[in-house]
Amino acid sequence: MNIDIRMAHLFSTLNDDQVRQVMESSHVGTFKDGESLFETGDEANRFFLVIGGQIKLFRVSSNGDQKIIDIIQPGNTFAEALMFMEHPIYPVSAEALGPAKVISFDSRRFLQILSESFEVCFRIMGTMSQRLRGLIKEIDDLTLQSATTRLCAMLLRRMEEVGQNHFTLPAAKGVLAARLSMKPETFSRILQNLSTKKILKTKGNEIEVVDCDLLRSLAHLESIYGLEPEQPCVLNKELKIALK
Amino acid sequence: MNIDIRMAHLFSTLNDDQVRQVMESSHVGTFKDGESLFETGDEANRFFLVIGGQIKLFRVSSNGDQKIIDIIQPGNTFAEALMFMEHPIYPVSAEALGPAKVISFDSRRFLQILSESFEVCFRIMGTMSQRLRGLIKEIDDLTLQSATTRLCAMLLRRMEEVGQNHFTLPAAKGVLAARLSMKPETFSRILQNLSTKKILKTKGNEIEVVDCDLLRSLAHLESIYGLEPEQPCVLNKELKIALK
DNA sequence: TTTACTGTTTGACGGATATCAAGTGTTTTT
DNA sequence: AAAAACACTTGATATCCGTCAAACAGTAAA
Repeated sequence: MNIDIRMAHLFSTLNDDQVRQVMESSHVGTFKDGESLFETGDEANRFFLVIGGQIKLFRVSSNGDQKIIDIIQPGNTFAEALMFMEHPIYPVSAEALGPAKVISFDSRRFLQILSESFEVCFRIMGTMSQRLRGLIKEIDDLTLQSATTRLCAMLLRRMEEVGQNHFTLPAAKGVLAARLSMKPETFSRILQNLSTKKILKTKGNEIEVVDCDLLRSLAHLESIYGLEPEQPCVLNKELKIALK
Repeated sequence: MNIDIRMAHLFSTLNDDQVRQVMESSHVGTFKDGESLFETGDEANRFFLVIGGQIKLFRVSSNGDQKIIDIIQPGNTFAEALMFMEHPIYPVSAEALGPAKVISFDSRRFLQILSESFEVCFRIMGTMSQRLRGLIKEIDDLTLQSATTRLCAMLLRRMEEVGQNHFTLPAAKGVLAARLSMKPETFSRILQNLSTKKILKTKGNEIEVVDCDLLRSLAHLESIYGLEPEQPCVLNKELKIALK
């Protein structure tokens, strides 16, 4: 098997020798749907690169349901930030979403390489910086918005990603619901509501957005860059009516 | 004015020459209560060290209310992660909570120093790593927990911080409410409820915890390390009854 | 095909929290 | 000291969302 780990941003500036060093400590793992990579609280001396499938990062609450923190796509690394902690411990659990393939690396070994290359250092700092930004956005979504808003924002993001007003949901509805911190029932009801209001059409996991503008308003998508975070968005009241 | 910026973790390993370099680009600012340091979306080519008072980091939603992301205490730096982004833009707004004093530094200048010292690099990566962990914890609190749980956890944290079952709230109740993502009314009602149940006594901003164990149960403080994130916590039902 | 099994939908219901509105202090200003 | 401003409390009401339970569909297994 020949995988060039340089496809990952984190490794992209490594030279051949460094790649060899990193690979020495690497370990390829294949996981079935639902299989666990590690659990919250486990000692964290390895980090990961997804090369196939998806990996779900989540936390479990005391009442048993889980909040999905992130879904890692192929080509991306995760848990690499832990290597800078004294007693590294995974703050989340990870398991495969469908069959998945990952490579894991020894953190200590990679730290050695880091301590030889400023370029790699800066790269990892960049990655962490982006991740921080992502989490702040996440908190935003969770607190300042309703379930409907969150779902609409997700649909809109997906739509722009695909470039079509007709697309397939990127995962099972139950999984998406968890990702958006709501129950499957709620997820279902909101979709049905949007359907009734002629904002979109659904058929299984196929979504067709009909009233794109209204959807956008419902999501009131201020980006993370917060272009006009102030203006109180006059639409709010009208929208409440629009949704009966 | 003689401030040794080495009190900040981030700068702690700088030598005299490096400190001099950093200070060259620094700028001391004094802010009155509510005064703004920067807003969401502003270009971010400086980062900050709080040397007095508190700085509130927050985001404003379209309906006008704000979610407080963090309250930065003296001795701590913030916004330093942005310097690794191509087009650095503050993802949050910052303003003084009460009178405050901060030093700001030029990001580019600091990057130069970074590119000369692995030690400083590793230190900043450690800081970012901790911040990531903190944000994940934050998401946890926000999604997996009720308002009561969040408030209890906060009280408990404060109690352990002070080492006394009698302490003063670290900020105005309204501010704390925003920090915990709830309305001031809700905050007030929960405190009153805990009072009625003889769990604590309040007098203005003074809190005296009476039933420490019950408070702890209400907060069911699984730490971020998630020692037993699985076990469904038998207390839940009893506690519901305890709170009527 | 029949039978499970799992994921999704639908309905009835309840509870937690936001909203709106008014009232009470407390601090600041004049 | 009086007035104004602000922060907090309290009550009534609305609403969103979670819970529980049952029906339904699609898929895999027997």
